[in-house]
Amino acid sequence: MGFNFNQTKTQKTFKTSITNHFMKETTLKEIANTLGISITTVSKALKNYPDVSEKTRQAVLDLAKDLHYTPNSFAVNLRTKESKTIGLIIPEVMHHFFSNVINAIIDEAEKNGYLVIILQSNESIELEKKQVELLINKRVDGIIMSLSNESNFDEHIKEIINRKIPFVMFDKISKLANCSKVLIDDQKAAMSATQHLIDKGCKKIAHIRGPLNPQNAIDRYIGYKKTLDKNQIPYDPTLVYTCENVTFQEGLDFAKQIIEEHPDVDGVFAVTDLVAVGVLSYFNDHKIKVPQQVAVIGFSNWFMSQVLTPKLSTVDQPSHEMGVASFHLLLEEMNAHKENIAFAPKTLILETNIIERDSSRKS
Amino acid sequence: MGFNFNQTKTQKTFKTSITNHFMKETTLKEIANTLGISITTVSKALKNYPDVSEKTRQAVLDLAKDLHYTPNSFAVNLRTKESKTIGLIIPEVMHHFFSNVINAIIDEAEKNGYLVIILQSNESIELEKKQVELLINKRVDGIIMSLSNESNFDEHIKEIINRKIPFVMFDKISKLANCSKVLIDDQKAAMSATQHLIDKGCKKIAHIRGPLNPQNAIDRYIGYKKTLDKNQIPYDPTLVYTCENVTFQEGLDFAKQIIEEHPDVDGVFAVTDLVAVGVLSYFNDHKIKVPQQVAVIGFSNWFMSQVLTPKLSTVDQPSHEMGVASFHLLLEEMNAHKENIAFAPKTLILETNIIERDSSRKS
DNA sequence: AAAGTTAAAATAATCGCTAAAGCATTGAAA
DNA sequence: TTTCAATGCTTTAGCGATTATTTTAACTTT
Repeated sequence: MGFNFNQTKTQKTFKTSITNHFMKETTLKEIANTLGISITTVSKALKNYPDVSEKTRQAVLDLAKDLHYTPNSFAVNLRTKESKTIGLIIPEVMHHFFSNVINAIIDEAEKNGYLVIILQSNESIELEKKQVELLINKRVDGIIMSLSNESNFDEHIKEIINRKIPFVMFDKISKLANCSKVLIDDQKAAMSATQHLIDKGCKKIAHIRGPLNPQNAIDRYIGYKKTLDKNQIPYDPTLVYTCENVTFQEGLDFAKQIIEEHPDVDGVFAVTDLVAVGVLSYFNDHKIKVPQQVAVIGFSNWFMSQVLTPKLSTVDQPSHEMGVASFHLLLEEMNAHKENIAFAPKTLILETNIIERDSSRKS
Repeated sequence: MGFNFNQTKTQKTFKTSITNHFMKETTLKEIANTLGISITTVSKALKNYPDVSEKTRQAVLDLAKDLHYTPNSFAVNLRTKESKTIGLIIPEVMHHFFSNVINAIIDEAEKNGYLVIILQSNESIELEKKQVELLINKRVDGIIMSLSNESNFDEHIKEIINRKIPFVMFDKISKLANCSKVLIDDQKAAMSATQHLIDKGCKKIAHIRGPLNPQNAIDRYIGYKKTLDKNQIPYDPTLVYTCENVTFQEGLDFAKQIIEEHPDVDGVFAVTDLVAVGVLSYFNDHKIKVPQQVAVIGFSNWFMSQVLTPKLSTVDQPSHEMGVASFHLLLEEMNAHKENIAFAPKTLILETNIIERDSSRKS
């Protein structure tokens, strides 16, 4: 009867091994059958459980190696309920700041055994909602995100938090969201940048700000305004120009507009380097001397800004550190989540500092 | 007895519902139990199978919506043996060319229901091998890849092909690999670039080439050399400078070296824009007139190259199209693979063309 | 020699979903 | 009335791994 039983099992095995296009993947079952032991023992042997004899363990290890056994991650995911994959949503991959962050997150994640799925919102809240949904359905272990210009503490963000999915926001965050955050003090940084121009002797400073919605554009604008106040420079709203898409072209266009509307402007603080580079480009082409006539300072310390003539002064925004910090906060939360330990969201504010280069070196 | 049986099942269900930190995810079982129908029916209702009555279907749909049901992708993956996820390995995210490609691939993949896991090799073959292994273990449905400078048709590439994992290489490919490829005709493009300089009157052209191993650096170099031949310009090996890391700094350094070693050089063809920008930067700082004294042409049409003064002439490399094409080739192969249909690898060669800007506008 | 330990392996229950095959019920064709 | 076939569900059998629980065999102890 024992024999009969065995035979039945063997038949089953054959029946199951459907021939298809997939390269026959080695499974625990195959190893078990070959060695005439149970699947459990094979599993345990591979994971160094103590209750497997040295002899059996070796046999399993050897055969597993021979057959290039790799655990089926789909099955492991299902059992363990985690996929060692995180999701990252950013406005756009091609932006220098974000590529830096991506770079950091991918590397840091990998070092810690995680893979990263990247999605872009293209600054659209609709797309962003879709991306969040995709990641939730995918059941990633955690999500790192920088908001699009259109988003705030909207439904999709609440959904992530409600579902208790480990979640970190960086750079473009929503103040209302109760989750971990990694950011810089944009107001303070903008104050330093504006003060820098004033210290260099600028008396009439224009500000090319970012869109009206995102928090960091607001904060930079406030920083600019506060610093004028502090230095008893009257605030003139016509000196503030608002970008819609924060592009090189907008920098170019606003530079033209600034010079036409305020020929006596002697300083420009742009919300980000790309825009500042547009400004520089216009000034270059129109023989407006930088920094002699107009000093310019950007924001975020893009690699390219030190390559231009004149080299652009800027605020150093630690993109790489932001990526690393974001991942580590997420990791902490994912670990707590797994152990079913309550996790109190943390906010990390990273330091920035002014990098003085030619575009503001007046003295 | 039937009753007894049912009771047993119910108990089982309770026993299984372990209370843990995970938000109680709705399952088919839960819906089935609530409605008093079988799991299969629920599954079928949700997938619009014809053999479910309209009444039942509605009930299921409604409840599923109420409970925010989302299929457990881990289970679906295990059953269907696919994860609707592809892997992308590139040398580095931060490179402008690659961010463009990534951008295209992510968007295109998403439109077709796929998510993208991105990994970087950092130009190291060791890392690249590790990344490939990670993706294979992850059991992605397909892999898109651009080789690191150190890699060729090495073991890890063979492994992908042997395992019959749908696979597309782009840009930095290995000629020996029998897989789909998306690339440009680097030799031809380099010939056009060199010819362009010659047409502009250059007689002594230096070439800053890429590393010795990657195919596209080799091809661009050959294109350069062939074009000299064709124009009866003697080839002088001391006019060829070899980058190790293809950086801005190398452009800067080689520009210096070129001027020192060959003061009469009147043209420079750089393997990529970033290097060309380094060259321009050095020339700018040392009052070497571009293009009057030396004309410069780059490669790949980086966005920044039109922002500099002088604006850089370059070869337009269709990065976005490469991304789109790569994904679609992969998709074709993945579909064939799924249907167990043989798939013959395809090679796509995309068009390039010269973009003349100030840095070579001699006449 | 009976009872108690321990070591090593096997069984079974899941994870959540899919899909082939089976089984009632009902209306229509013969 | 009997037989067929459609309709609407359920059963059953996995996918490949993990892990709690049992079983078996071997070895001590007294």
